[in-house]
Amino acid sequence: MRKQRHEVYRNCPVEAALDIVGGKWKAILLFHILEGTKRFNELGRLLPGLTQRMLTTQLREMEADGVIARTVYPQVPPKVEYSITPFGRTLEPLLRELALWADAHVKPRLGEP
Amino acid sequence: MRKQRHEVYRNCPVEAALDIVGGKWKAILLFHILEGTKRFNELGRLLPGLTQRMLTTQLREMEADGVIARTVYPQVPPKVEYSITPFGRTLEPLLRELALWADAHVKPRLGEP
DNA sequence: CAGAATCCCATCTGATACTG
DNA sequence: CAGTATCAGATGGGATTCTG
Repeated sequence: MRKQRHEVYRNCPVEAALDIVGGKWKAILLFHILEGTKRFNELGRLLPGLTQRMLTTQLREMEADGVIARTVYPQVPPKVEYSITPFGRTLEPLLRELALWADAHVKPRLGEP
Repeated sequence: MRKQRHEVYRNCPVEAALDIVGGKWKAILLFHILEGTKRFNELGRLLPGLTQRMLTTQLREMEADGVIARTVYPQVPPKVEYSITPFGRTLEPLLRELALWADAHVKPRLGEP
């Protein structure tokens, strides 16, 4: 689903949107970050089953897409915070629609992790 | 992104939603089918660059997900029509939100194919 | 017309181990 | 704490050829 950053735009805009939200963990990560700034391991704890490697790459891609911001506090031990950007905020209606649909039509099995 | 039909539900519902809409061509195919029943090659003509193989697999998956219906007319030459199901219709608000966001925020490059 | 069958490679993801 | 590095397996998507 992810391509070289500009192949994305060569196709239709809808595809670019899915590219931003469609990653394996991106939507769920965004839900959490939309609620408030989160630290790296905090996100990790929220998503059991998500490896550090995946967490890193998904966050990095979203940062590159400009939907989240990464703030490093130069201290020991290190502290890094991830927050939503104004651009990321524009995804809120879409994400809400996504959650609405999911809750209404997929629910049968489990609640949100 | 696609897994064994029940691994999907083991995770969160949002993931299942993305699984239905997130395929490379699914969203765009759904937009077209939502507008009205379409034949196989008709869809193919609407999406230049989409191979028959991809068209087939994406349609089959969406059929399995219950969002579209496949109707075969037993005649020569064959005629197969794809239409939206009531369940598929429930995706309309989400798809609309998707298109809205995409048009508003990705537009810079190209119009919809 | 509407596909099925193969082949094949580029990613994506996951598991594991190591580090400033 | 917040990553990086490496490796291996699974998946996705495309090209091509064949057919009822």
